[in-house]
Amino acid sequence: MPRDEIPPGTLHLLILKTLARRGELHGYQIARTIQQNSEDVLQVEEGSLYPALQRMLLKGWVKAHWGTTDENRRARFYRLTPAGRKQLQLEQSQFERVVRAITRVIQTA
Amino acid sequence: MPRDEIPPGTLHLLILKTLARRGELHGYQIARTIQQNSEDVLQVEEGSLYPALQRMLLKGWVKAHWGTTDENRRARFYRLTPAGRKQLQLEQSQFERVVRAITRVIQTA
DNA sequence: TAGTCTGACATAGACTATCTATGCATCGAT
DNA sequence: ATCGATGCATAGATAGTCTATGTCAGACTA
Repeated sequence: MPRDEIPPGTLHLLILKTLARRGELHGYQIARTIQQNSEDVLQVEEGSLYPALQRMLLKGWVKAHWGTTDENRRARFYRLTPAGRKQLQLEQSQFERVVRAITRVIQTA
Repeated sequence: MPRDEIPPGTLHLLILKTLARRGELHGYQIARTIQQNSEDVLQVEEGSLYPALQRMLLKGWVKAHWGTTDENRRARFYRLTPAGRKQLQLEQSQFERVVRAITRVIQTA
């Protein structure tokens, strides 16, 4: 029951932000980058990552093209669209707003 | 899509914390207290609240008894059990841990 | 050259927990 | 007499995560 990590709704935000900072990345890189930046607290499962990327493609927040990695492997590279940037700002401010609200409830003595 | 408020998984925490501070409350009071303490950012829908309280009863985190309110209305009053207190600590530290992690990802320049 | 590990993508199904909508009932005030 | 606020409750829709599984290819090792 203790919904282990990555609260539903925040994965998009994490991906958007990672792409915004790093430019163009493929799926596997995105997952590992998030994991590293969170100091191994957040583990992005592949079964969550790829569906999320599909959703984001459909929404037009990211674009993708096939290419090859440094190690000569085939991979799909993603980058933000302008709509994705807008969405990032929206989701980030929503996240902060909600976290502040929850924190108020928790800390109100 | 923009999952409006109250991220899945945090409602229990909000309820537990509210009961821990206020002692004994009925459902409606819990909802309004959370809403007020969050400065109207978090809106606890009744369709979320009552199922959540049911779950918490089953888990043994709260106990309930029927009574009457100040305004002479029938209502069900809830209070924390010791197990509920433990759960509160657990969920609160998990929440803080995850939020810190997400914040790291978001803020990593 | 066979076998294993890791990188990389993808989907199906289970599960959890929220929201919407609806219903019922009572009290107090207009 | 009606209406708004109080108060509880459930059914169904929805969304998004996780688990499990499968595929394929390059790289390293025995």
